[in-house]
Amino acid sequence: MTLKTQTKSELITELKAKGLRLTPQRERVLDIFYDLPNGEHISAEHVYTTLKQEKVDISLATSYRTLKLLASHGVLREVDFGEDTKQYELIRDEDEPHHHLICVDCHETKEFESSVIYAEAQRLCAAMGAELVDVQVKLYARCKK
Amino acid sequence: MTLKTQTKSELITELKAKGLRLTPQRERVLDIFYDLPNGEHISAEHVYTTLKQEKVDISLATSYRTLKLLASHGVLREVDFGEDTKQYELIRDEDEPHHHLICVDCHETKEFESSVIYAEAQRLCAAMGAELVDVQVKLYARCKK
DNA sequence: CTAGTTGCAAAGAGTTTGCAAGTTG
DNA sequence: CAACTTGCAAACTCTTTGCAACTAG
Repeated sequence: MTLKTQTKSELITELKAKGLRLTPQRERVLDIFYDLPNGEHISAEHVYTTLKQEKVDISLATSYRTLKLLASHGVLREVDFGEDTKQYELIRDEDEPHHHLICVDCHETKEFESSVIYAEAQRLCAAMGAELVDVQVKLYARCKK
Repeated sequence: MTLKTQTKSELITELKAKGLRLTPQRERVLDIFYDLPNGEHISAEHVYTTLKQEKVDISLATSYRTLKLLASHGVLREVDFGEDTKQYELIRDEDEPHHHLICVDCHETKEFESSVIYAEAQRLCAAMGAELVDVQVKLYARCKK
């Protein structure tokens, strides 16, 4: 189910091979994620309003459907920050997931990686007799503002 | 805002000192969390139906309000697993939060601790110029079934 | 007493879905 | 052209809220 990340055109080829169609809406949605800084996450609503601004024909329903579809094919990852909306980000590297620092005051988020955490996750997982699929770490903290 | 965990009666004293009233509903909600195995998490709906079964008079609205209230006072922690409902768990030890292993197949969850991760979280947080408040780690994995 | 709390039902927010019309391969 | 996809609006689910009645301290 999960795909390794690749260029946009490789991805499209692979999705087509699965029987999915490349509609203008889907292509624009992919563009948005490829243009996003590494690790940044957005909501269906955000995708919708961004594309609307760019005069792309898309409905909110399609935005929701597309994100869900891409997530189920391993292109996007659904991440949760206890906000009221689901967030999605492009999966760029299956092997070392990045994590999030979330300010409890201003709600700003920042991405980071840590091979220490990843190694520990592997170890713990093995110790509990399970096979690691993904690690998500959230550091709730207070930034200096 | 945050309280150190303690016995139920100490907690009640402290909440009263903040001007909160101890209603039968709130006391029963606290009971539920104190009876829960360490680290287990439940939803407002679950609290409501559990108490209803025990013939306690409570409404779903009060269940939601109480959980939110207790969370805002540092008694409960809101945790998210990308399910459709918010989950809450009793905060038992502020210094070393426990984490969750979630099976991507059967959705069963398992709690664990790791001082390695905690230490790394502290270090990373300091490096990014923020003050650590809470760490939440989720290992998505496949259990052996 | 009186400020805090409850229950109810209605309102909200986010997300999903049925269906007819439109497109992709 | 057949299967897939879209847009729209209605439906749904989870959660919050206004308000009048009630109650803990």
